[in-house]
Amino acid sequence: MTVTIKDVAKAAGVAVGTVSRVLAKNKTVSEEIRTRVEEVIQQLGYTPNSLGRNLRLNRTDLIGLVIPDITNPFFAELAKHVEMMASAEGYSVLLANSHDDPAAEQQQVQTLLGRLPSGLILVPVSESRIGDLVSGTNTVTVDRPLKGQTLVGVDNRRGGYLAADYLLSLGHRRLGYMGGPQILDVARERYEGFISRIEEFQQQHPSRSFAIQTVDGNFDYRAGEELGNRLLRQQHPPTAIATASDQQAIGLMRAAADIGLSIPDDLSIVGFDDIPLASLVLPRLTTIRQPLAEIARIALDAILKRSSATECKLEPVLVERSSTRAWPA
Amino acid sequence: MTVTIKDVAKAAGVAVGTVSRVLAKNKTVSEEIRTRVEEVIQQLGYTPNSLGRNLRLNRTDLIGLVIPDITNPFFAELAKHVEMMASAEGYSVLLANSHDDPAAEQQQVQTLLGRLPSGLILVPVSESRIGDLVSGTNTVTVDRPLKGQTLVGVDNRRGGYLAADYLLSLGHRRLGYMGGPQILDVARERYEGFISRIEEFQQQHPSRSFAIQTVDGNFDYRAGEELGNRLLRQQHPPTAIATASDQQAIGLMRAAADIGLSIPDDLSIVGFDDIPLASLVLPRLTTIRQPLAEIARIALDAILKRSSATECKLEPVLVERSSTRAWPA
DNA sequence: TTGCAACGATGAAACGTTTCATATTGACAG
DNA sequence: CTGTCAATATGAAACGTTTCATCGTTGCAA
Repeated sequence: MTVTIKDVAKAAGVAVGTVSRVLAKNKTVSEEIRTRVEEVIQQLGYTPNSLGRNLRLNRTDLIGLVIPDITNPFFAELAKHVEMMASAEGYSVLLANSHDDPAAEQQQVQTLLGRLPSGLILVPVSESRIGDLVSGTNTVTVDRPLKGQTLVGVDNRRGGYLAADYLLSLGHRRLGYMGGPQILDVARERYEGFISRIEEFQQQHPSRSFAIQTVDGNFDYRAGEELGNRLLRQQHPPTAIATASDQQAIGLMRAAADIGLSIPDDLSIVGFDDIPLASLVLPRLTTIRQPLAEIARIALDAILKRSSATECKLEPVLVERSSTRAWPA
Repeated sequence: MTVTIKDVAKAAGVAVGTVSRVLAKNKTVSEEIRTRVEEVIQQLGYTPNSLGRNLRLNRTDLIGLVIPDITNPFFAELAKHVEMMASAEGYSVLLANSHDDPAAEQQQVQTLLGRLPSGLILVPVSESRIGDLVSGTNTVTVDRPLKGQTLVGVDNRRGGYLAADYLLSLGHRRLGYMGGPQILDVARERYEGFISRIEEFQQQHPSRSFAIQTVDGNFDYRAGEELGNRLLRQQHPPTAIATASDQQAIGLMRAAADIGLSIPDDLSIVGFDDIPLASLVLPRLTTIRQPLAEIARIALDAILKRSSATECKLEPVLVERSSTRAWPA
């Protein structure tokens, strides 16, 4: 039998409510009784039962986190930041994977909501149909939008723009773009940003000869390798490629190595996200960094109602490493 | 105001207990009332409050998972499997990172236990001093031991043994071993297994010339690269190296590439774990696979009291890929 | 008719808290 | 001595369930 607040009260010869007030560090309790109760607590090894507490207060101090796949370094990083910050504030994190499957997502969100978390941080599946499920709940969406929910993420257009701008400034004129799944707004926006800078450039320099090729597919390593082969195994391959994820970029590196292209001498690559592996791969990957810690921070603040932002687009930043190089004119 | 079971009861004109029995799909309720109640539930959009339920039943259907770092692919994979299996059984996962810091670990375990999870799955920090904290709770330890708690993991000695055996069988006679932090039993055991096969071999072939060099450090990419440089930049470097983690192995690959060694022609490498990246890196990494899905399964079974194993060492398996090659005599 | 199973439904207790309206006390001013 | 006030402690209610002992009906056998 575990010891309850009632036992403490009896043992200390006080009322239950008094013990509660002692625990709450409330001022209105005499020094004498406070120490007596604290002794008894120590003695009996009493530890408050959170279930009773939760019921009474109608709160759980839980934060639900639903992501496509914890195995994806990007989401793992997100989870890490969310967990760190949440636990620093006394919250715990309920983790669930949706495996990019709408049905699984719905299921996961449903059971997580059933646990009455203080809030839900969600990276929705592309064709997510859980809009009404989460409507009315304290939900924040990260990375991908969901109608009616507040979104925090990077400015993807800007990210794509930065990548194009950088490659152009290096003198590259035969460009490739490796996009993510085009159902995802994230993927489309990055692409649009990339293209917009290109068009801008072409208008400024109408005479320049210019080429651009595009492919798209999943965000993962394997897709990067496949799409890379498509881009590289042809007559006049690009001299520089921007990708929609670091994982793609790393896959692309392999494809290039297979063909015998050396990076950055024969091919410049710029990734997206800046996952930990990006700075460890050889050559170190130039990439568009998503400020994940900041994203997590803002998402959490929104959940905890410290901010009332309804949408928050953060500035991505170009991280120059050694997978890119100027292209001689 | 959210709708409670009382509201449903009133609206359906029945007792609260009856509604409860309808929800429990108990047999002892007449068809007529069952449908009536179900209609009302539908109508009011009633959804049972788990807090009340938790208190009454004294159970949470939560599983605590405390790991060093979700960002580590190995633990991410573990977390994924645990989460999948747990949620398939109606449990949710509470995630916490210890960052390999004993103090943080203690803190995390404490708050997680405070939430009264049905069980705790723990990868303890090396100098963990939380033995008494978890003693008496339903805890299972994965990968690393904790006195008095049931452990499930791979047979690390066997893993090391397999690696050595394989490299010897390929004809390598100048071997290197890259170990993990020697405070960790895991790391020591792998090393011992490796060495034991070597000694065995030397006794069988006392005449053969033979060399073996050892270094150790952290499990991560960076350590792999550094240690790799130590092993490779010398007079007579090994022709084959076994590592204590795939991350180390991948770091080692980079070090080798830097030096201009080609894998597997100049150097064979065998990793440990078989993280997803192992089969994606070029060349694909030969490695000692940990059956993580099985580990997760068994840990969960132990937590859910379906098994009463007090220790469970699983058989690692050698996965042959293309980072290893026979060495000409 | 009586008795008695069998079945369904009821009401209340219990789970462990927190909080709020009271009650008790002592001190102190009038 | 009375009245007031502040300071503390008390007891009970409430949070939303589940369960268990109880009760009321029926139907049926004796």
